[in-house]
Amino acid sequence: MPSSRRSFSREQPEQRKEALIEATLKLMAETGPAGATVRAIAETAGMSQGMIRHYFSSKEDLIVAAYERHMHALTEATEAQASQAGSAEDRLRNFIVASLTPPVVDARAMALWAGFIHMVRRDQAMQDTHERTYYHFRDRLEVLIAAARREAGCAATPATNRRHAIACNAVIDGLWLEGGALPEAFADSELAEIGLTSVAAITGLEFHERKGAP
Amino acid sequence: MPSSRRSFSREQPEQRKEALIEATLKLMAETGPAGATVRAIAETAGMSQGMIRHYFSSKEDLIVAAYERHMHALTEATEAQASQAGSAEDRLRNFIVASLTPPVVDARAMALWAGFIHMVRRDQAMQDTHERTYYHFRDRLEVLIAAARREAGCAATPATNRRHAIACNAVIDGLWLEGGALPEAFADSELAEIGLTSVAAITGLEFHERKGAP
DNA sequence: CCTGAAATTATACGCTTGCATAATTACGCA
DNA sequence: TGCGTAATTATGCAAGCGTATAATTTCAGG
Repeated sequence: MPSSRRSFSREQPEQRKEALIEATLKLMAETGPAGATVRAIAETAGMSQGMIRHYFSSKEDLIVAAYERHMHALTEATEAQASQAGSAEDRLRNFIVASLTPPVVDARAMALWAGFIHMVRRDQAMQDTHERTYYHFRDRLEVLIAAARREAGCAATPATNRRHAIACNAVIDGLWLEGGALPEAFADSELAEIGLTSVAAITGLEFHERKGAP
Repeated sequence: MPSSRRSFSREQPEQRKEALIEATLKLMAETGPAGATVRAIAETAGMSQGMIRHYFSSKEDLIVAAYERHMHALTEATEAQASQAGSAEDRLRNFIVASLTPPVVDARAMALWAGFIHMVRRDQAMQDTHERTYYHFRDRLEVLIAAARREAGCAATPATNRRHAIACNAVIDGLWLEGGALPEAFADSELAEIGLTSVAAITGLEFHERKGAP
């Protein structure tokens, strides 16, 4: 018998789920997938382990929700930069820079992503999220590239735009990966600079100096 | 008491280690890191579980060896193509194509890589392997690019070659990743073609038609 | 102020894990 | 041919896993 049972208060379901998802991401990032046990997650979230099965049908279900949350956060961080007002060139530039700058480029974010990947192949829901996220990013890039080329007076065919988007997406993904995997290997803004230069070379676009830039 | 103890024969230590490493990679790829338990590994390798600690100081030690083996295999597969005789342009082309074609581009290889990644941050030996592999690939690419530009009569500064190598490495890594993560998303030789086009755009090189090519 | 039901905690269960150790087997060498 | 020993198998162990369920607490509504 316990000497004293911990006190608690009833919280909103959304808050509880939120706390569990946050705790899952924290543990997955810091101690790897193996460290994200139901006991550790519940403790990190400040509640008892029964809550996981009370709010999610299984631990697996919570993992899927955490994966969706993580990918959504990465998407949002870049999306915000690309939907601001400005020229098409500016929006494309901002999109690329945001993708290659913290907090998107981050050892934690990248380890988290890798930790999820192996589950993607075995869980249909996770695979759907994976595909959706990938195509969403690439399509966004394609639209931005197409707009920038139209703006520059050198509009390309859809097929060309698609290939450019695939290639630019690959450069960005690769730089993102390497920035996360070897943080010390690159100077502060080096990744973003290389990303812009590469996208310019691939698409034939030019990123002009902006007002205020040296 | 067992009705009958399984028979066995004494094998070379190297054969046993080899079999254990192979089994580890197979399981890590097929069932994820969580599936690579000492019992499953031993069974897959066709021996009893005690052998793991007889030939490796711990399961962790075996994992490190398996990671080294996997990265070495990936490196070798591309290296072989780049060290053949031929013009610098041909060697660079072969290097890129090999990196973006099976068996290097492969869902299994990529899942395996991702499964290891989270351990890299916590194990110094694995981190060393990780860094060594990355820089080895990138340096190889830098040398090939520099040679191709020299051959084409447009030699560049070391700093330029470095940036080109980083960018080309990123394209290749990104395409490799996507080819492994979404195998159905790309046609057979699409990744290699996009890789070559992108490297050409980034470096200013040209990959000429080869004899026998359509 | 009660009371009922939902929320939350605590605990128990069956399995699996990595590792340690005991029991047995195979094989080189006298 | 038999012996000793290293190689190999089998078994035991404590800890941790995800899940199920019982016990308790909170809180809204009469």
